[in-house]
Amino acid sequence: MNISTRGRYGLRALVELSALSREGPVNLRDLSEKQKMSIDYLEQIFNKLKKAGIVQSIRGAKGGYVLASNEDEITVSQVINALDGPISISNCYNPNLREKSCTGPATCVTRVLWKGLENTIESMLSSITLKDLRQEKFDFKLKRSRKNGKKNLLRS
Amino acid sequence: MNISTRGRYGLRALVELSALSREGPVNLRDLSEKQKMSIDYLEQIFNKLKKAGIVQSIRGAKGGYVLASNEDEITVSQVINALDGPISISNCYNPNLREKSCTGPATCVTRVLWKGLENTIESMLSSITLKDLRQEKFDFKLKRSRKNGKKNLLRS
DNA sequence: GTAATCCTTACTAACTTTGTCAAGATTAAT
DNA sequence: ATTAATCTTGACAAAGTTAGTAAGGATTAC
Repeated sequence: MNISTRGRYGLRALVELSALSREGPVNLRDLSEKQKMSIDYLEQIFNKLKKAGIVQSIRGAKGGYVLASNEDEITVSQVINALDGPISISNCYNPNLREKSCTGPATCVTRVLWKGLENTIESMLSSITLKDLRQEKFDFKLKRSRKNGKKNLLRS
Repeated sequence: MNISTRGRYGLRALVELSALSREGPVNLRDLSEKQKMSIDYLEQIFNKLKKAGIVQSIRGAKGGYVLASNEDEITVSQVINALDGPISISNCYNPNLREKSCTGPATCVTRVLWKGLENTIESMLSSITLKDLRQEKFDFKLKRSRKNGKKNLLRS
């Protein structure tokens, strides 16, 4: 999988931006000072966020960035997608990589597992918005059902 | 995060082993042929699985590996842990890495998110066993509750 | 004793991540 | 118009990780 610093930094910066940008555009220098990130790196990140339509930029002096939509309409999933690409646990069927391809979708049982896990993560991250984060109001619970009805204790 | 080929190969090999090892120990050459993996790589993998107490080895001619416990007592989580280390999405507080540490647990909101995600993944993976995989009988459902009561549509 | 197996360690090429750097383009304020 | 503040773009490099190969050794069944 791939939630890298780029994704995480970007998300943090956006939460900060979400809190600050009522007053108008926020420039990267301020963000970088508040969040202790390098401006250069933030520039890369906001470039991607802009291309993904998550923020808007205002150029020139007194410029900066604002959210392109409401803070409760921007999900963590969108942000991570923009910065790190789609969440993917197993790309064992991509013939371009060094990784030997597995025995194929029809016979490789574990593919179903990884795909299910990807979907679950995606669901979780799509359900949490910048506003949730800013207000620290979010929460997830997992309910599992197993066909054989057996239960395992969940570890730590 | 880090579910790598090592983890995935290992899991696949274990499911295969689980199916075959009723008859006695299974050697790596057979496993490697069945699953199209290199023996050398499998050796690395099974070494770790052995150290983690997931398989037992029988040395010498006619030797091989068997599961160290019942197939329904070995979880995916254990396997991934043994091969790839603990699941960790954000290690932004590890001072050894180049990654700049975030503003700290007390103030960095997104940490809570990543920690929650880690826990959820861990729970899911702890609840699925080799037997589930072998029989392809597993399934997960996610139930979310949000304190503000608002709902987002889940995107594909 | 020999062949089949596991055991251990070392290594390396490919790839990814995490930034840094430098030279622009645009705009507000004066 | 000039200047300073900002975003824009693309190149690059050091650090780190992953995926796999290789080689030789130890143990055991026969």
